[in-house]
Amino acid sequence: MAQKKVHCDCLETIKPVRDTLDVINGKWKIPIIISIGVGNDRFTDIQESIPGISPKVLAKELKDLEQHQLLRRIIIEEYPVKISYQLEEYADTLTPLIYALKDWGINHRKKVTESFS
Amino acid sequence: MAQKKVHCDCLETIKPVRDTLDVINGKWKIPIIISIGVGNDRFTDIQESIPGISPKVLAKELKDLEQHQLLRRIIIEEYPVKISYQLEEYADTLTPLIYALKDWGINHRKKVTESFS
DNA sequence: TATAGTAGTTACCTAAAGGAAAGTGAAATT
DNA sequence: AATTTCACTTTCCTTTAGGTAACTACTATA
Repeated sequence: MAQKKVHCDCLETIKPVRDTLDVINGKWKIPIIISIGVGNDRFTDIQESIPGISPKVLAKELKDLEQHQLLRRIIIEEYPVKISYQLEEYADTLTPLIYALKDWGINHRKKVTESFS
Repeated sequence: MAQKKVHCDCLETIKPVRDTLDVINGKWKIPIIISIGVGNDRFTDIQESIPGISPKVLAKELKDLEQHQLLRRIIIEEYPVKISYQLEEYADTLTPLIYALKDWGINHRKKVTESFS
């Protein structure tokens, strides 16, 4: 009695989703992980593999990803000194998510182009 | 000859991923879809089911999602008039992505809390 | 008559994201 | 000696996201 109809609870799903979104937010983090994942390990190569990214943004995102323990910045003590970016093993846990993002994007583009035919 | 070593190509993955990110960007769109998906169909119920969302942001995101054909705003001609938000069938295609986001978030929280024990 | 609920809108503001362009310092190359 | 490469940094600026608070028009309820 005095029973109010309330909203359905979905926090068990929303909370972890938001935790994920907090880590991979923005346009650039997942693309950077993909680029390093296929073998780009130098700053300039990563930059050239991602259309539209500026060095400022790339530097900032690389720092964020390092702090989240998704990649490592490695200084190679040769002459001249080189910098190599490598994914941490933990970044592999993102693989299912990356495929889900990719698959949905492929399907979505199909849908959008079909609606113009 | 004159062959320069170039970056590895990963555009086939990055492009669709960015298409997806363009649709589901921000903190709120996926949580809103989850909330409606579990049965919240009224503005106020959706708002109360998502901690921290303001009516302004909710109204704006609902319009965006309607434009992307992920949900529908339905006017129920009773007295008083009611508004119901319903997911389009197309929103079901987001399910694997939502599970990927949820699972990674759960695992990530486990990792973060473990590192403090 | 007063209060509460529904579905928002409006105005104002801050912070973060991101783009453009140039610069930097060290080393290598021509 | 001049240019190029690498890995950024710096400055300046605009856009977008999002937060806060108040307000609206309508209806229902006490």
